[in-house]
Amino acid sequence: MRGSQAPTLEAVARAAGVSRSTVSRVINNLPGVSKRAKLAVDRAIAELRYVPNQAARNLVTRRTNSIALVVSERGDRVFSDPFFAKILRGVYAGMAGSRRQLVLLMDQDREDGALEAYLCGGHVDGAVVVSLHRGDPLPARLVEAGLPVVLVGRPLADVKVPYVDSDNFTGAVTAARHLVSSGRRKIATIAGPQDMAAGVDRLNGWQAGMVEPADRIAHSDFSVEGGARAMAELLDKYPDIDGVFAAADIIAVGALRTLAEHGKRVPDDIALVGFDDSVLATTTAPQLTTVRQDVEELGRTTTWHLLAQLAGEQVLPPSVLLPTALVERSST
Amino acid sequence: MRGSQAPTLEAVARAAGVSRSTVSRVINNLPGVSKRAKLAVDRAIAELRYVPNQAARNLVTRRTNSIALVVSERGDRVFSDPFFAKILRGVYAGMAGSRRQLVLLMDQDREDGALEAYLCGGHVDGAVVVSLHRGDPLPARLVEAGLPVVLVGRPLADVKVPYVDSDNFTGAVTAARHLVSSGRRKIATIAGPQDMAAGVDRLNGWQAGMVEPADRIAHSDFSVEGGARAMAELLDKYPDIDGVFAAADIIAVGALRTLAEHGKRVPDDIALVGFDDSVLATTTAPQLTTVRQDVEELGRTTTWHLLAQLAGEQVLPPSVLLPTALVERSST
DNA sequence: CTGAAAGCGCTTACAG
DNA sequence: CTGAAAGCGCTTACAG
Repeated sequence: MRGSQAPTLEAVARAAGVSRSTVSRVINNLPGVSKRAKLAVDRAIAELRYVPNQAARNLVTRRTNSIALVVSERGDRVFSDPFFAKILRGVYAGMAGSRRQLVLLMDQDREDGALEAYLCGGHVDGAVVVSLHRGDPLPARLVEAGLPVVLVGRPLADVKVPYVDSDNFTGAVTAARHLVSSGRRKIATIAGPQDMAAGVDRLNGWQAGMVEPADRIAHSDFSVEGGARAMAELLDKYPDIDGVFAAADIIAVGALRTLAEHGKRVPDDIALVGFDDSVLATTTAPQLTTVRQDVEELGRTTTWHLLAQLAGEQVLPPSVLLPTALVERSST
Repeated sequence: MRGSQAPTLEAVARAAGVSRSTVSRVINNLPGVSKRAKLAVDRAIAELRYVPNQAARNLVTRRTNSIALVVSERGDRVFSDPFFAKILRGVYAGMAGSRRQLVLLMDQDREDGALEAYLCGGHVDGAVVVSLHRGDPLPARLVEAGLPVVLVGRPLADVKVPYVDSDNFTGAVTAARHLVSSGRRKIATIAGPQDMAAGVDRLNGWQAGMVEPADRIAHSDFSVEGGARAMAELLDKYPDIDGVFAAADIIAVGALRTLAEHGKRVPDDIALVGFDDSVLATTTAPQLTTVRQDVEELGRTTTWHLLAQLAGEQVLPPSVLLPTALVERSST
């Protein structure tokens, strides 16, 4: 990189007329440097446009000043769901001022064990792992290898890894109660993937919020197509439903499409509640009533948690649950 | 990282009964190692769960095995526009198999010069820079510092930096011709930001594709709100328009909202063409006729270009233009 | 407050 | 085909 003769610490020391130790102290803001020496060093650094070699630093300090964001999901899903964009934004915001860099890792690196090798190989100081599925051994392995890890989203397995999640359960309860209290009587749900806590918790919450038996259930992944399909399934099995809780806005978008195709009016014939309050919720017609979760905050809090861990803080809560809230729009 | 006693090359050498040099040769797949030695080394590596220390490697090879994706844009825009998600996906896909990692850098690091220092400080082997605005000195500086760089999107300044872009001009020509040939006579455009090539080229293309004087223009940034505002402006200044080319789907979404508020039917009263063919185009009602650009391919091609440069390939085209195409839906 | 020296864990000529 | 040795550019006790 940068020509062949990037200036070294040595060069700065010579130019400033001090030792390498002193230059190092100035660079790292260590105490015990005379004003005079510091001045000379600062000047030399500016003059030579000196930038410390990170590799040399990492080698000796055994830190990398970077953390990984591991998205345990296939690329096509990652990038079609606004959820990940917001997580990324939150993580990035959470790192601001930490002087650390973000390395992005995705599922495609997992095939040959490259991802685990990388993470355990001392290339990053810690990791935020998002979108974990049931039975994934990754977090346990990372922790075992001594890597500080914080998860976005509750893990379904009983692993001792701290996590930050939205209160999906309570959010779903609220959604169900909203449908009930607005007079809907035949309420169904399109549940999300049951191999993820978000899917499980929202289904449980919906059931807990219902008064009648809550057994009108169709399943979907977090995608428009899945939502469209699941909605068709519901209409087929329960032609008289008048309310639906979709476990994600992206699912609700698909459901809306199917409802339109079947000539069902929303909310007149069927009320629809989503989950997320993503950008999607306001681009649909009608705009979606939905359960708001602050996904960016989720990413930010998770990152803070990790950074605090790296800073050696001890009294960290083992996990954090962020509040959710109903946002009423035109679909109910 | 990883406990305190990660095994080193030295340990592997001892365990295998060979020298460090030989172990290094095996690890790096260099020729000139006997089958016997290689076997012993491989076994020792597996036994000790040895993972090479990247910092030490970087220090001596002067390579980092990572490249940067620099998004020269404020976070709030980056993460609300599907464009960046697709770019990221493309870049990531383009890196597959390169054994390199992706470091994400955003505008927030620019304030104190940290971003430039990082990039020029030998922390990455090269950079993909996206969303450049007019007059940004960054690419020139990076190139000057000897860092291989490829831009996503044509730079407006006359810098000698390779780039990959969609053929925005031709796409916009097609959009204008489509409106004209479908019988619209009072056609307007909502132009994108004129400090970016995408905005400039699409405006020029629209004008080139028109037959009558093309002067019904409102300006917007790439946002829903901007599009809504610009559409209101157009309706106010040119109440008789019957066709609009919006320079991006996200702008068209805002325009649709305003049109609905004003009781204008699409496409009956006013035909609307977007640009991008993003997910937004199919979640609106009516679905958008739009100009498709393959943003993921844009990211992928840019990354290939960079990797080829890093691999020392000489006959690289200085820039690449990817095709665009009209996708007809219900808004025209 | 300052400097000489050791050492972080690799790769790479060089000699055999 | 193999190994001894130098060196990459830093930080960090240690001695003064």
